[in-house]
Amino acid sequence: MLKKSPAMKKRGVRGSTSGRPIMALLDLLGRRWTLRIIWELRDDRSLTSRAMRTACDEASPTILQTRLSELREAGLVELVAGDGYRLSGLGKDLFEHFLPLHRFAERWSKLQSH
Amino acid sequence: MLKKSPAMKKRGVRGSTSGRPIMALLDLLGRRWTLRIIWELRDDRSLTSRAMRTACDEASPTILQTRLSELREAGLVELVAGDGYRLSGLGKDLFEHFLPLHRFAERWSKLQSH
DNA sequence: GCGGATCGCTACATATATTGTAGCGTGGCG
DNA sequence: CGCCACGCTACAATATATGTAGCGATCCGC
Repeated sequence: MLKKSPAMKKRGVRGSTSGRPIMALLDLLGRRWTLRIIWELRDDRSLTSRAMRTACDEASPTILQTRLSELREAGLVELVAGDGYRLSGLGKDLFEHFLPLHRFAERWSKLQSH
Repeated sequence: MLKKSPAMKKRGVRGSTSGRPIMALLDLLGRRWTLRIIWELRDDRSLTSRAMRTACDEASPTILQTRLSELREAGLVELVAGDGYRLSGLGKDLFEHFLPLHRFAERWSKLQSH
């Protein structure tokens, strides 16, 4: 564990040091619950932190809070007082690319156990 | 830790019990290195397990092996003897949806530290 | 103002997943 | 054979996620 640059305490998504934004993005999205959170906010939905917990199969608030903070810092999610968490404009753009995943998942599941 | 169904030792992607394929897919893709692995196999690339390790910033072989096995079982990646790991037809279909992420990541990174 | 309910969020101990290092068995090639 | 690279695994150390409980703040009806 002596790799990864001298200073990488909290901020700075993994791979962001490489200067390749795609790596930073893939790392951010490849953390547990991140994709799920974005998915649950589809269709301009807004969820309170506790509604999110319910939506995410009662995931622990610790990690949801962590992920929501990361996504807020990344500018993909925003917290609107009195309303809850929502996708930002940027977040919606990102989600656009995930939408076809739904159809893909259906097709994929049919080939799973074959 | 007494949730998550009685029998869920190894097989069975999380969320697959819900009968919603998208959840199973999001869970599979939301594991560390999974998105990165798929990304490194873009453009019909084929990588040996050790080349993959190099491509993935010297990630530990343990987890790469685990992820590659999961992806093989999911039918998204295949191992061709004497050639290496490659995306399957299904895997390529999936990757198609990720391709626009590259452009998105560029745009996103510019808004990061503002 | 005082309950009661809910909000976003955090502490803390436990369980699980990931990491890094070393090395196995196999196969190709000189 | 000696040498090298392959796919893959064991194992101890570390990092990360989980589950439970509860904080302070806010809103609302009484």
